[in-house]
Amino acid sequence: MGRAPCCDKNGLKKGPWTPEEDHKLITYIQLHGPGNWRSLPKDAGLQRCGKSCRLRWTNYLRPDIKRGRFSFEEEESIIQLHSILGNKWSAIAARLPGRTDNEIKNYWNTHIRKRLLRNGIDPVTHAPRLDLLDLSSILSSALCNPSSLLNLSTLVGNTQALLNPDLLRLATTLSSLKQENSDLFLQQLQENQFCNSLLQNQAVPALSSQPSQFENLAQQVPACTTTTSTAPFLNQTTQLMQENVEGFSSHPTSTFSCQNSQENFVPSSLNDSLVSQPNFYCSSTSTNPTVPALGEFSGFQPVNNGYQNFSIDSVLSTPLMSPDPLNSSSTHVNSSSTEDERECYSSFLKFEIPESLDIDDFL
DNA sequence: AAACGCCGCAACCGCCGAGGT
DNA sequence: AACCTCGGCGGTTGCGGCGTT
Repeated sequence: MGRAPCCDKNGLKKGPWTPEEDHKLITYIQLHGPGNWRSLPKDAGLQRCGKSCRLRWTNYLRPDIKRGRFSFEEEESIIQLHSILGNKWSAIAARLPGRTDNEIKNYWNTHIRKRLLRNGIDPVTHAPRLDLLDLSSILSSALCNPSSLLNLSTLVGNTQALLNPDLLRLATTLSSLKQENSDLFLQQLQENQFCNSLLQNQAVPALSSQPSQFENLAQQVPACTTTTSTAPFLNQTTQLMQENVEGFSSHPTSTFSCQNSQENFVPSSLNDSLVSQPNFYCSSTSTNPTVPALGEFSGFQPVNNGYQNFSIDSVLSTPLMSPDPLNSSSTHVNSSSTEDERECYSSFLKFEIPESLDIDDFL
């Protein structure tokens, strides 16, 4: 019944492969081809488990494996594919010729994942870290909606460990002011243009796409709050909010700052037809030929469930993401690119995190 | 120069689905 | 139908190299 065991694990070698073992394995496979891993070690004269031989071949010895650092295009593809496929490394590797799932997995865990985290992007969902990003919309909501069910104090308490201390202090101050003198505070807010502007512009969405509007908004605040003690704090809040969105607004495709504050959670950059279809990910914005066309992902569901509000465009290729075509043919990072350049390249994912914020706390 | 810590990557581990017996 | 192995996959580990103190 059944097959014989794959191999007797007793007496089989483990650990790093020697050049002699590699040579034996290569020679055998060149003669007989890969496969039948069960009998291969014995036939090839290797004291290894068949599984170990298969891994050594598929991950290292295969002649079509591309060695060396990942290019911009490859990294771009990995990010795109991961946003669609999740940790399906083999599926990602299948779309990156010459790269193994193990290699991609390692590269993701050691480079891309850390960079995304550093830039405030959740590497699992590919969405911006809401705990870092969304305070601006929280504040605007709390300030402009007196009947809001949002309890700012509770919120501040709950997020105390996560937020930038400066923002946290402002939020706390605003909360106390709101409680202490809520009538006057809200009256002043409602009477001035601050809230009107926020409402008209939907506050944060406008910030990312039209920073000048936010600058105007910031200028309006002192004029409309000079009679209250909240003015300095609103100014500070506005400034901090502005700082937090500058990173977004510096690039036209950085749309995900909008979605978190829009009530309908529909990315402004996605039209209705795309939103209605789950397979909208691989848009024509992809500039990388290794990235499959839209239809190839039919059947895949977004991995960022719960983050449908997140604009996929922001993780897909953009003109900024792709390097200049003139340079893209030799964009291997080890030779011509540095981590700084990659930081620049990945700035499309970046929103400003204050230097004082220890990102390690979020890892 | 030695000790220490960090990082990257090759390799292993354990699980699962498919398929053979 | 039940049992078993194979092949594949994702997660994890451990070692060697490198940089810092």
